Amino acid sequence: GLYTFHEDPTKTKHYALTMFPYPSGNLHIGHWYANVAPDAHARWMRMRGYNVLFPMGFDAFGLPAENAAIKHGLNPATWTSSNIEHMLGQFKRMGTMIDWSRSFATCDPEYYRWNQWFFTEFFKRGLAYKKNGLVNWCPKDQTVLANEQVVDGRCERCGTPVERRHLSQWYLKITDYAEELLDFSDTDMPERVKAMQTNWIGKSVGAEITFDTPAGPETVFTTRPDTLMGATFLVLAPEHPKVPALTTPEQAEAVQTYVEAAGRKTDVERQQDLGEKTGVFTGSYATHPVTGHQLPIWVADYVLMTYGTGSIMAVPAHDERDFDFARKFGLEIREVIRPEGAMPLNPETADAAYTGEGVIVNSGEFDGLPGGKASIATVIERLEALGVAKAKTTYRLRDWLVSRQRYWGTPIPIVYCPEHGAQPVPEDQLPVKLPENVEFMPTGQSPLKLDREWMRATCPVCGGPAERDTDTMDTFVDSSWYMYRYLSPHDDQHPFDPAHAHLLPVDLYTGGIEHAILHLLYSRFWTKVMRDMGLTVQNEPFARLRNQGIILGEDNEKMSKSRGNVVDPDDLVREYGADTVRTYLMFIAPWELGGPWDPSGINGPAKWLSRVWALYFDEKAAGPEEGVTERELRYAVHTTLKKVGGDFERMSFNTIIAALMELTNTLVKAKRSPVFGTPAWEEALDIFGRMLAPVAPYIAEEIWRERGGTKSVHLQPWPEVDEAAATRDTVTIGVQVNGRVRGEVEISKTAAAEEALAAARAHPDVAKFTEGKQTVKEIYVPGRIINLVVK
RNA sequence: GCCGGUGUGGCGGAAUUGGUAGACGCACUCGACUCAAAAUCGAGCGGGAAACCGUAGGGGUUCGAGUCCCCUCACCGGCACCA
Repeated sequence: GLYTFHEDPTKTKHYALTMFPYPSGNLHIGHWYANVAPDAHARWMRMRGYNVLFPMGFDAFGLPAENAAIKHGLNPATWTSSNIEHMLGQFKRMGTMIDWSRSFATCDPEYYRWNQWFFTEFFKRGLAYKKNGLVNWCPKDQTVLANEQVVDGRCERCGTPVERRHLSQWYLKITDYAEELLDFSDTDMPERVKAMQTNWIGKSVGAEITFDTPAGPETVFTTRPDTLMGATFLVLAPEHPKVPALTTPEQAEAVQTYVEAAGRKTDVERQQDLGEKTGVFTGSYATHPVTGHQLPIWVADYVLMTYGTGSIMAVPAHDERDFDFARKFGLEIREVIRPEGAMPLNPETADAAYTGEGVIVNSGEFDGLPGGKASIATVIERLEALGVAKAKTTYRLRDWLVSRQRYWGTPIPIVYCPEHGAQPVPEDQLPVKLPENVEFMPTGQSPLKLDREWMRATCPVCGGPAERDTDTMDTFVDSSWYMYRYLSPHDDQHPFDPAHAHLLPVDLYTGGIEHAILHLLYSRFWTKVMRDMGLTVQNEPFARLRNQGIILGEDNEKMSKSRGNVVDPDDLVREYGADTVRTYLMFIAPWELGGPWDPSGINGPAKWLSRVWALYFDEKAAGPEEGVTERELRYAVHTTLKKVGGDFERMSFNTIIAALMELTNTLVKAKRSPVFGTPAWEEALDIFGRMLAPVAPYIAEEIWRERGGTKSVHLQPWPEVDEAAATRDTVTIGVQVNGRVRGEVEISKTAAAEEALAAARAHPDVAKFTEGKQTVKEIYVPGRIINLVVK
């Protein structure tokens, strides 16, 4: 049928995908904006002869379903499926070419079974592991969160300040792929997405240096090993495990008080206190590995347990934070990098750290080397020879915390045997189905714990009694590989059928920028693991990614019910029809930009489409007789065709609509010209009708049928540009005098320089400015410009 | 602070490779049609009386700059005590 994808070896495949929605119950105008332009693009690709796979599904697990279900006293499954049903109807009114035969919801056991399968495979490969550690905890949603889900210290979903807790949780080892995730050479993504991911991964190149302490050797990470001789104290994060052992009895009370206070702070409070340094002396000293000097060891919350080793060597002369700390607590400041030609630093009067490059001083054998990046490699090499340092690259990226203490998600397919510990559920026992009748009020405990019957399992190793893991997976697991599932959505042998692997990767992926880090980073990671498992040969899931902008309310604010600025697409469709809404959304702004909704602006596309209809089916309108010639008409049609094709290629949808409007203006004139009714006129109507099809599919189809077309306009080939018709023999070019436009001349496109310049000089408006002046230079760029330089 | 992006009429925006800035539309003005209005159709619409001036501001390269280079400013987004 029209909207169903079938393998076709005679055609080139094109896999186009728009991020699937959460089944909230309603498609809002933002969904339309996100889906309509990619749909037009996919339709255009199909008309060009590509075999286009354009599927859609629902990202159905997650907290909102659970919270809404609690609020309305429904089961999340019931709530979700009725929402999906309603949204399907809305999607269909939108007029997309989505192949619904491949649709699925991620809460289908037939789908999440493969989440579980992947999890057990990750587990077997050491890429899924359970660890006790400091985690982000949302006290409102009563669950742990991944680092990526904490925004400004708050829960990404509900905005509650996140707390820190020590809990045993499951992680996926995304850090194994940190370096590879920095390489974007196999994917075409917007700069800002690449920049955001790169920042998030946070690579730092430097060295690890080990100091002896009374509690054993302590390794610190630094990006400035060239400042090692300037280290005058060490600082440990309050949560650092060595803190108790390093605290002397005299300091015990002060340290304990400080550490406890730091532990109580949420990230939000910590950020509010930013700037004012706090800390406390442990009473112990570390030994400088080169000089043997005794360096006091402090505890301070400006050092983070979650980065590097949780401890630092403080170089107050060359690090602003260390400088502030040293000033406040009267610690030694020792200069080891000096700006070129500067006097030695006076530690008493210095008012800031010098973080720039310069020359190394007061550092024995390193004296005279350039400071900063220039000599880091040399410094590390020599320190390695001395046995005190080791080159080290650190990433800010943490492993992905995937377990959640909520109900509406994929059960983690692990059982715990008293004898054999954590064991993956064997493949033939998957899926581990989510039990249906569970009290799932958020209590901080996993709701699945309440179903004792469900928890009962057997150990796959010994067959003895075992207990199921009661956590569910982060929903970002679902979306990390769903693009593969569309290839064979009901396959019960594999996550996807390898026979269809040639459809990969997704050629064009579109969606919101809000997923720049979370979903996109996770799915890139997942693809790399799948590649290493031999499931795909691709390095990247998406060959090309584009982000649409956001449609704001009329008041230039984010649309929300509480602001009362929400635009309802269903209302618009009732008033104007889907094609008008589609074309307006494409026309309103560059698609990647978005912007505020202009309620009067929709009049433009509405009028345009009725003019288009009139063009085909109204009587020849009254009005002045026009003189559009056949040559001019064909020129307009074929140049527009060329432009529209190019604009689809670069996804410039607003200029596609503009070009079609412009051509409509010409066609309206042509209808009142002698060219009306000629073969050129009929050709124009035919080509225009096909160009309309991707952007306004309903009207284009009606026009096609009314004109007696067979099958569907959407199955017609995209017209070929007649290059000869799209070219002009003569061209109107501007004539400049000293770079200012003074007139224009119509000349042959290939006119020789003498001819062109003669025509230019003869132009009366030009002559006014050249008269009595000496010609210095004459520029003629055929087809573009003439510039006469005089003085 | 670091990283990325964006600055063009009253508004949304166009100018794809350095070559006639303001396409296309909204709003507005005038005209036709109408008793009238709406709809529709036609015309106009950066500023200035003009010379000229105009793409955030200043400099530069060039015959020629919205476009390239340097500096500055503003706004948006991301990260941020990351050693």
